[in-house]
Amino acid sequence: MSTISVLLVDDHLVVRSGLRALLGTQPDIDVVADAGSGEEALELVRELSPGVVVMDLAMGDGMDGIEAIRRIRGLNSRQAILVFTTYDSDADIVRAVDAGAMGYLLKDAAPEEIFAAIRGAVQGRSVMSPPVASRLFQQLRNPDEILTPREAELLSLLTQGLSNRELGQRLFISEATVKTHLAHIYSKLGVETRAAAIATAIRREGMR
Amino acid sequence: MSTISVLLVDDHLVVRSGLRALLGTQPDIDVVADAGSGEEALELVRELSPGVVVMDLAMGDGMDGIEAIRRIRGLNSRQAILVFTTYDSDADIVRAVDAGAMGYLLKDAAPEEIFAAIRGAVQGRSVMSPPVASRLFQQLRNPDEILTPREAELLSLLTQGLSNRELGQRLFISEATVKTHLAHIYSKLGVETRAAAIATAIRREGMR
DNA sequence: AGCCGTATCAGCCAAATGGATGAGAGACCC
DNA sequence: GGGTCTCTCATCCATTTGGCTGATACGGCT
Repeated sequence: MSTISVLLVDDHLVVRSGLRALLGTQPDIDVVADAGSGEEALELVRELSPGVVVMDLAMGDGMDGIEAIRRIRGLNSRQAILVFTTYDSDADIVRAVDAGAMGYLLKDAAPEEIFAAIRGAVQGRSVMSPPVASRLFQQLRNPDEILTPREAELLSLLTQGLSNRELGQRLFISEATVKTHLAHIYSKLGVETRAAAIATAIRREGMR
Repeated sequence: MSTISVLLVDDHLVVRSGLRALLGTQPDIDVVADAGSGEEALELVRELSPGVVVMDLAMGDGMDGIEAIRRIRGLNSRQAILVFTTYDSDADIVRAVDAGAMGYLLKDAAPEEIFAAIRGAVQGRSVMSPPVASRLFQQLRNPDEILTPREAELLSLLTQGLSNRELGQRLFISEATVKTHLAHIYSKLGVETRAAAIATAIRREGMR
């Protein structure tokens, strides 16, 4: 079995060195480099062309994880990209998979799970932590509850605390239209007030 | 110089092993154990009586970091407790300091900063990351903007998406009183609508 | 005793929000 | 061509929320 070369991307030094220590115990896995930002990651992928990229989504400043995934895919090299992050946010999962991630692991995954994911990724198998998988599954099962692009846009502005009038101005639509969208959003989210919508939106969008 | 014994507490294995690797480079710092939960941490403090406890606030299930700090202090042993966490949430900082933390570091702190904080902690000096310090400072400078206990309670329920009526029922007060409290909260937070209050509250409470 | 902060409540009025319903335009699919 | 989805807008009406003013009560501090 040939060894798998891995690039680690995370803005936290401790996480990088922790992963390094963890992966170091596996003879078939070789961490060839680590990066603290998306820009650096891109550079290193070009240079070293590692087999697997393990990447956090939350990155301090600059390019975020999703964007980094997209760019790496754009290089049309053959890296398998594994998301390794703290939160199982609905939106992040979809966006990451969409951007071209091969797997999605949570940081509290067991070491064996992480090893398996890396080995699976190079073979084209996609692995995700159980909570992540169940969320994805739910998305597919309930297509009625998926927000349209316009609704998602509105919801995102809503969580900034804007009023209907402001939403309308920001999106160049009438207040009437804003209200229509909001009504749809509420019913899809299963709430009845804007306050509850904001609360569930922010929480679903990935912090817990 | 005698060596400093350290206990690491974090629910993420990678973070623990990362810190271990990092601290292992310092001859005067000795990581004697690590724990993945508050319960475990308490046990180990009793058993090993380490000089410094480095602790994450976010802990999966069970006891959270704040609670763990309080309990460790309750043992009236002499551990210096350092908070080591991802977010610089206003509320968390205050609560942690209040519970008896000696310092507050962010996970993207430079290694030297972490070393210095540990060394300082055993000598009774309290160290915090610059962003944390500035937030604390701001709290002290603007006592007008600190919510009263009742207001904080209300705000917390507000972020669940409750209406004024529901808030009143939940807190056994009239809707009129709810409105009074809300008006005060808005002015203290510098917002004008409940939506904005929820948005800033949830974000300030520690996710970014 | 007097002052201040906190918590409680009331009433009034303007503005924002939510619910129901209907409807037109463009895109896409079969 | 017909059906479905999405986005757009409108009207009407009930409810909720926000702004204002003022009031009582309790506790702590000086």
